[in-house]
Amino acid sequence: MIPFLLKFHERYDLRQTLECGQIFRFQKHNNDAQIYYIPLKDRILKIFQKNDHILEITSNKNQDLKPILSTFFRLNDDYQQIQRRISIDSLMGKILAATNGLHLLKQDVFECTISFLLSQCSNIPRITRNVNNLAEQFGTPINFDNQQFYLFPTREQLLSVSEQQYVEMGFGYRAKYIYNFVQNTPNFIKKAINLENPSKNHSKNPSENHSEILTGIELNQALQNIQGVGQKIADCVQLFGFGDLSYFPVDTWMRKFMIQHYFNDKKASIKAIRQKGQDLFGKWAGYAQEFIYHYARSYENLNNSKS
DNA sequence: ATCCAGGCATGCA
DNA sequence: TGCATGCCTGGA
Repeated sequence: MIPFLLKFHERYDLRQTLECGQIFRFQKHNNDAQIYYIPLKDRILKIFQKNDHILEITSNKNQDLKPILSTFFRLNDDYQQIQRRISIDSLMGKILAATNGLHLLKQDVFECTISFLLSQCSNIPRITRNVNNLAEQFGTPINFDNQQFYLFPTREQLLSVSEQQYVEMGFGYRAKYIYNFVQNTPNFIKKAINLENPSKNHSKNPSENHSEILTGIELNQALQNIQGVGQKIADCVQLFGFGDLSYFPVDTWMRKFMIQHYFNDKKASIKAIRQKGQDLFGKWAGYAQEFIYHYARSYENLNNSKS
């Protein structure tokens, strides 16, 4: 199979990109640190970091691979310009140097929403376990590269799953959020899913075509109308799922970092911190957030005894 | 053993 | 509007 080459003008660091916390479902190759597998929508990607600028990608399915990869890897982002804009002071310069090569990914909206619904009051290992359990129990198995993988379940595959089953999977009080989201998926989400999977859904349901494609504040409000989605999760889905780079999700890590470095008021509210992020970094606040988040977790001891 | 975690919904001032 | 509290589970 001929690998598909993705060439980046600036540096691309696959490991940082996948391990920075923006995405939960990826898998390291057993004995090659340069290779990762990612289940993406209807296929499995095998990604090899050939050098600082080239990714080699093979998949079990090559149909529409080019546009799918272009979207997922955000090939149209001007990384250099983004870095320049975010480099507002020496601290950010230091962070940009440390995270150079970390890129955002544009994830599947359905999977992204469920993943972040599961994220509240949890931690990355547990969230990863939860989403992998969902895939293994309800997703389509794919044999690829002599290994068994599982696609993230489609909405249709989850429709028959009960709230109790989610509870038994250890989702806790998040079970009802997932159940409700699957059963009552808002039209703007369905629309996003259909647009992202053009090969499916040839049969259009006319009743679902009234809704406009939401953007900006309207999209953020619509996301927060989903049970279990507040400001933070809405921002994550808007950034990672819908690809709106101007959003700046503030979780406890971001809060600690921002207060330490950019606030005199040590009790600054989430709302104020979120606003500050957008004021400082403008339309690329989302990239800034991810650089900071990864840096803060990896290199800075924010009064939290983790290494 | 408590305590709190990549928040949210609810109730109360 | 802003703040306190409970929520499932599980790891420290």
